[in-house]
Amino acid sequence: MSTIETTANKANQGPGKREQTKAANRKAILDAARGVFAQLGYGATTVRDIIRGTGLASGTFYNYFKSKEEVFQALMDESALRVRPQLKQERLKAKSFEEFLYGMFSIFFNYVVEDHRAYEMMRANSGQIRVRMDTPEVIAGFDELRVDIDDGITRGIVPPVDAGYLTATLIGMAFEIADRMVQRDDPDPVAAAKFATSMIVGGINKVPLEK
Amino acid sequence: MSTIETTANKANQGPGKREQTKAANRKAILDAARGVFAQLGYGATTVRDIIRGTGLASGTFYNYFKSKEEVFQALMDESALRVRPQLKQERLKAKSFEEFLYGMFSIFFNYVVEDHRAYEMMRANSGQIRVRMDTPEVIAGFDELRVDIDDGITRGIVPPVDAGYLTATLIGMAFEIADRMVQRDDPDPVAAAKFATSMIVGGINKVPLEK
Amino acid sequence: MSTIETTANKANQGPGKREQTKAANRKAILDAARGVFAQLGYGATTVRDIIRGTGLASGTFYNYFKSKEEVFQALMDESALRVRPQLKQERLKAKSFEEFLYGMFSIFFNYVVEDHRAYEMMRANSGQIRVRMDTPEVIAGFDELRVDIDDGITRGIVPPVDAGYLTATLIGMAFEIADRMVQRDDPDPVAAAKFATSMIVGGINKVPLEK
Amino acid sequence: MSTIETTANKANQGPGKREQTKAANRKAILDAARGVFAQLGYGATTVRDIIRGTGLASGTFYNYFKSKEEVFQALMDESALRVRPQLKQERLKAKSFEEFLYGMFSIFFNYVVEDHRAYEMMRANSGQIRVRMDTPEVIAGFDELRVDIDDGITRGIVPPVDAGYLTATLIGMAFEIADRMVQRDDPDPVAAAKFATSMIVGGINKVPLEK
DNA sequence: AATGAATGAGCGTTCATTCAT
DNA sequence: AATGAATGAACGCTCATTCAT
Repeated sequence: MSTIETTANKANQGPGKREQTKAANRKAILDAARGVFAQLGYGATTVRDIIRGTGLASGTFYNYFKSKEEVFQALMDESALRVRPQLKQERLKAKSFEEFLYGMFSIFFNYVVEDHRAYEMMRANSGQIRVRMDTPEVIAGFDELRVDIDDGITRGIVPPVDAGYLTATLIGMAFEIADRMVQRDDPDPVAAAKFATSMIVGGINKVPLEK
Repeated sequence: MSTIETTANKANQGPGKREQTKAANRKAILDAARGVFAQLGYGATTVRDIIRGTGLASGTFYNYFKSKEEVFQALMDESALRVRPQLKQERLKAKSFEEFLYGMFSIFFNYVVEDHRAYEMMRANSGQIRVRMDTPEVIAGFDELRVDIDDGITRGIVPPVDAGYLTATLIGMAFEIADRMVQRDDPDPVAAAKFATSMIVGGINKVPLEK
Repeated sequence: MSTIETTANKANQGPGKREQTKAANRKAILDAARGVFAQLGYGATTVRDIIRGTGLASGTFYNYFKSKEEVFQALMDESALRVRPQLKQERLKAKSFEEFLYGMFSIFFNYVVEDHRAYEMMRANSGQIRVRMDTPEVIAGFDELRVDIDDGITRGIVPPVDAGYLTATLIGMAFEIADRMVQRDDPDPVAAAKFATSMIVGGINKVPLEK
Repeated sequence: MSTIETTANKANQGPGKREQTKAANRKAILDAARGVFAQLGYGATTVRDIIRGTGLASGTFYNYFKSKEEVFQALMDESALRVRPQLKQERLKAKSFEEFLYGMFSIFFNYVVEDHRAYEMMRANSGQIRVRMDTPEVIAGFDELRVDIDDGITRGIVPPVDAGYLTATLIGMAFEIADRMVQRDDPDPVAAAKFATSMIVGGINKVPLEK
């Protein structure tokens, strides 16, 4: 009897307590993992490091993720999922290739500045060796870009250049410029996006000059 | 008499058997390491994986290198040392910024095609995660590039754009385009170098079109 | 209602199965360690020797002790903790220096005979070399003895001799005589205690003669 | 012919050069070992530590000693061999048991003060645990003592007490008092010998009092 | 006899994962 | 579902000893 009452109370609280704690635990793990990965880098991070950051027991980790790799991917995907819809919307509303590019770069550089922490995770320093990592969701995001470029070429908006290399160029620039940007004292995503866009559109001679 | 001669000869005989095996062992370790790093990625590679790839005993590894990191750096430096002098020479003989760029990209893309194995090492797939690693020698190479660009700007050969972002652009493009290139059936470093150069020089509208 | 009771009972139920196994494992490790240390000596004993002596997995050792040294000290402390209270009580009830000495030696020699195994641990034969080891608890025991002697001198019960050398004499005799005693066919702690006591009290001429 | 001449030259130099270097190497190893054992303790010392202290190659060690244990014993025996003849002489000239004891203790305590280094080796500190080691030669020295005591009893010079326990008493006192003595600011072997002798001869009441 | 690289067993320890509670 | 102790493979590394030179 008392048991039923207790359950009823729980039921009134909105979503079942079970579901609530489950979500909370998942979040706790992800939050802890984000911090630890950023601090130690993927390779050096252990599952124990992650759970230590939550109040949970080590075994509990495995109720939520199958492995260290899985959390890491969940984390990356989370980032990508946040950015991808923005990118998609931007693409849809772009009226020219230049606008399209500028929109892309803006979103990415803004994301990098805002979500510094997650970004650092992709650029962890273990010892002397700088490492950069790309996960499937990130790669999927790039693939979308590729599709859009192909599409743009078909529709005559983008000149019919080597689409693979163009995608590569955009991605390479995006990551590498982002890296420099965040190391500067006062990161300016607008300037970065302008630089990148004008480089693609008109080459070095069209790039805004340094004041 | 003959004894004296023999002794004399001995002294001049070139490397003794000891030195020969030492050199051979060092090479064996480096070769094995190159393969394993390329296959498993730096993080996932263990010292034991490397020695397993040679016929040597586990302890022998430590006669040649203090750690996994040390072999890795030896390997990277080896590559960088091979490429950097070429790059330097190219820089010296370049008469315009365009020539300079084309020379750089050519050398790099040719290196990637020729020394596939070493390049893969810098771009290992460990599990699902793509990784790029930069060692001190590689970073030093980047710094040289940066210095050259600054120099070019001073001398009026390169437009006075944001030199950091320009360097980032060149490096990002080089790696990312190289990646696509080696995945193609018939990698063409000349085409890649032309693409990259013309993108920088005149932007997308000056890039050679697909046939 | 009944639920509440059950829960309450549970809380008071005594050690759960978990606690039981934990205690059992700890004991297993200590027992194994005692045996191995006695057999091989401290220096030659490895953590693996110890765990091999239990049915446990190698990693499990580290759930209980951080190192070989830590088990060893736990073992020594265990012994010392068993003997020290007895010694203390004896000290308190002793009415003369002779009684005090006799009490001390009795307890020690009895302990050695009874707890042969633990004593051997302090006097291990590793190879040809006989070794004696003193841990902090043991040393603390010695210090107590020293304090008592100083105290006895102050109170006029013990002649004002060099207290450090007197302590040294008692300790040296105790260990060395114990060694001989346990090698004899029928160890007689009473005889040993009488010998030691009378040697201290009256010198060789007061020592009971051999029959 | 020339060979003979060469040999002759060497022969004039005293012992053959071979024998000379052999002896020198042996000495070098022993000297190095003495220092290292004293510094690191027996357990922590490696063969490499020892040879590092000589100019020799690691393999050469094994031309002189079969193992680490063997050097250690050689070292201990060397000490014992230095002391034993002195003890023997003392024994022979002693006219009473008291003289005999005093002679023994004097020699031992003097040896300890003089040869601090070697003595520390027997009392190495590894971590928290004090260790004392006795080697066969040392034990042999003690056995001689035992024989002398038996002999003294037979000849009526020593009271017919338990000879084993008496020997144990002498040894225990000797080592333990020596230990305290060397820790004092100004070690006084004469005082220590007087203390020990009078303790044995007349018990605590005959021991010289502290000034 | 001397050398010093090679050997490989073994060490202490970590850690992802399992599983009884 | 949560717990956290148990597991044992694997790791990096050391070192006594061997052996080709």
